[in-house]
Amino acid sequence: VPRQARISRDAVLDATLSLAEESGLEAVSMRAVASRLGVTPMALYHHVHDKEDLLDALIERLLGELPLPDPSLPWPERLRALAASLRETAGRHPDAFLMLLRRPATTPAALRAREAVYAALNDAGVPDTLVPRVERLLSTFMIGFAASETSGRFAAHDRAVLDDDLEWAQSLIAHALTPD
Amino acid sequence: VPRQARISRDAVLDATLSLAEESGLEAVSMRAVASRLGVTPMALYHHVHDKEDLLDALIERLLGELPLPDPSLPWPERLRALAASLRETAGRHPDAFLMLLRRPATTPAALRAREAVYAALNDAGVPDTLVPRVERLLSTFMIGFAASETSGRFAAHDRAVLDDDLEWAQSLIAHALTPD
DNA sequence: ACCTGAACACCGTTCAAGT
DNA sequence: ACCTGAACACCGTTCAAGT
Repeated sequence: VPRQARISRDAVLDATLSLAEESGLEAVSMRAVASRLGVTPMALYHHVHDKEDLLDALIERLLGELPLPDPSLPWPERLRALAASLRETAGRHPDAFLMLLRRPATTPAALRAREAVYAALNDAGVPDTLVPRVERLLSTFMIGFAASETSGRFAAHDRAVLDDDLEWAQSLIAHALTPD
Repeated sequence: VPRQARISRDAVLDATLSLAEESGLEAVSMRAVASRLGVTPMALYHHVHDKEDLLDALIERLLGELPLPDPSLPWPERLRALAASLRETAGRHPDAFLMLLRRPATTPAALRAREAVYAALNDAGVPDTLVPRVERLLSTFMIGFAASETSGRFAAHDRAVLDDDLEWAQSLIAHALTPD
């Protein structure tokens, strides 16, 4: 029987996530993650292809843990809840969140989040052929906003101003999506 | 008289920009920039505080070179031209463009671009008190879209689809901004 | 199959020294 | 004032070796 592995891909990702949350993404090095696991840096390469693979997996996990809204809520509230989730996640992991823009929105975790938006747009009565387009535009704005807020672009603005910005935008969006 | 400096801050930025354009931002190291200038890495520290300062200056320069639309154009066309400029700049410098989200939108170059949007929104008849808010939302969307396209998030989508996405969004925006 | 030790080719940055 | 050489404390990654 093969001896028990001391670490696993999941353990590597757990260590990476907690290190990133405590000390920021810049503190995430192969060597730092390994030392947190009490293992040699080279041991990681049995569970992760390289550092880029590690960071990709980190983002996928982050997106997979994004809290999705209760499907029984009215669709405008579901969109609001999604935006709030994104802001919260971005706040905990600013640098990793920014990297969301670098990964194709075709991964399982991205699909999962997208389906929630699709469902809301469906309930709003958006024509089927338009749903993917509206989802792309909506998620682009939501991600861009959360990233601007937590990465520093909106550093000069109070939280209250940004709350109002988003509230204003969301009302406009809800209005635009509501069939007359 | 002090001997002529061999390099200058501008020369450092020029070298950084061309290196980033040719080989990507990941190829930009203090040592690589220095070697492109035929100088020792330590020489750069007389013109740049550290690497972060160098990258900040790079982004500032990129944004400062963003082509602004002819003020005599109708405002909807000016907004369209701005979006096109952003997409083009993002395409030439995907990684640096992403870092735009990390810098406060209060630098001279950011102000310059913002004023162009303010002018368009003014001409659209947006109330003065609402102009900064609408600008923040609009630029967030435009930057987010350009970044998604050039950094990989929209890698699965054809350019034509993205063109249509943006055109659709711009029509919606122009309509929303036009007083009834 | 999984982990290690040693090594390689890089980094950013400091410091004291030269001119 | 500006540039250099040497050094320090890091990186990611490969390879051959151990169990």
